[in-house]
Amino acid sequence: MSPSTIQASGSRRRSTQAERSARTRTALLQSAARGLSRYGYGNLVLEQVARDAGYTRGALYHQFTGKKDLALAVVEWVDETWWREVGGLVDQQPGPVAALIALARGHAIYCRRDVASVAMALRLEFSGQDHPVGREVERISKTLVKRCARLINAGRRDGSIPPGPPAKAVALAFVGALEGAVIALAGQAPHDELLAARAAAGVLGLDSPAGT
Amino acid sequence: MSPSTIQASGSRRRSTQAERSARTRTALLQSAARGLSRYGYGNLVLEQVARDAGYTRGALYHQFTGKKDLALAVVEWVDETWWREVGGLVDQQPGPVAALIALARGHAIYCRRDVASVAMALRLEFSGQDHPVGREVERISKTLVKRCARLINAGRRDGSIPPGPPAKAVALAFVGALEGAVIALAGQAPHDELLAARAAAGVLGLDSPAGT
DNA sequence: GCATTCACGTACATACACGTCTGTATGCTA
DNA sequence: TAGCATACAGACGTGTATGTACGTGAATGC
Repeated sequence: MSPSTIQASGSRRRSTQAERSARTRTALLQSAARGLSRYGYGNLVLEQVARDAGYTRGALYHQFTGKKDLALAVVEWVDETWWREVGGLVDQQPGPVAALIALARGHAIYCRRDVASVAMALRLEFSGQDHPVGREVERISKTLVKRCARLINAGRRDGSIPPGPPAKAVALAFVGALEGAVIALAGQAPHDELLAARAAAGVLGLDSPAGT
Repeated sequence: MSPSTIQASGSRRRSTQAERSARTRTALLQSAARGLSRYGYGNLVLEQVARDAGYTRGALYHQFTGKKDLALAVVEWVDETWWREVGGLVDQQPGPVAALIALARGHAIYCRRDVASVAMALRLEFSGQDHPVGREVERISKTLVKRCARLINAGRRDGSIPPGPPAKAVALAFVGALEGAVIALAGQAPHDELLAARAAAGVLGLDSPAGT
């Protein structure tokens, strides 16, 4: 954060202070992500988050301004890693159908870690509320749904996806079914990947995918 | 509850006391069901539940022994109505595939009311916990999954469902995808029904259903 | 080398919600 | 109609979790 990350090139003196801070911050973030995924926002107890990370609430309140800020940071962090790990995979697919199926498979694999259901848990918890965390989650979710809707429209234009309900509704169901299936399977490799792909293909109105 | 439901056959004197009690009880149940679906168990505020039903916490604590008891009653009530409205529909289908698709469509329709996501919300909230409400929800969920697994096995035996991952995993994904899709669509009739059926068929490995 | 800043721990204040208790009005019974 | 039971409202006490203020030791800058 502060502009004190400057490090003289020749010196080997490690910036222990900054490193230390960064380590605790990521430890707290991971712990909070697990906690949010497991218990949701309201049930999340900050003392337990800190303990699980090996610190106390003092450290937490030093790194984050409060619970809200912590949750927002977690959401942002999860979103970032998701786009890096899954979104990238989607981009390098030849067509919209391949992209959507890759998204499903990638999401299943991404969710094998314990941070799986943080998005759906928070979205459910804040649905129809005005909490800033809920708004952020909603915003991220909308972005994903919109992207899926665009892919669906593209697939329909080139004939690879059959017609059906409005692309927006299909995209909503696509994301919902995908998340639901993956959460229900709770990282039961290797079936999670195939079943996620099946659910995704099904929502799109495609025939059962040949693979595996 | 009490054995005072006795009513002299000839007498027309309506048991207004019992009726009144029953009305408030169901009003509180409905309000609590909405609340649980919206906010989950931990975030559910009993005063708001009572207010939404037109009463105060006094009435609530008169009808139920506490929050836990209220939640259990809601879960039982939702489960009961679900089996009556959806489960019955499933039973009268000719084959396992028809039964599973009917289940999907029926669930979508059932969830058009605001009690949609009470099951998934509570399951998420209590996943990996030891709360009695969580145990009950888990038990109910397992029952449904087992039933789906049996239908899947039956369908595989008669060839109407292609092979794939273990029936148990498929059933888990089936229920999960179904719930996820329906919640995401949030009762957007009429597409919810079709898309639920599509997701269901997809998980089973069936080709896209012809209907609509 | 010393003052300062930073990372973190500890102790306190506050808020919120659950559960309990007591009060009151309305229906039931004799 | 008198007396009791029931349905419900309101007030109180308590536990718990958040946020804040303060204290400590180590690292950094002069």
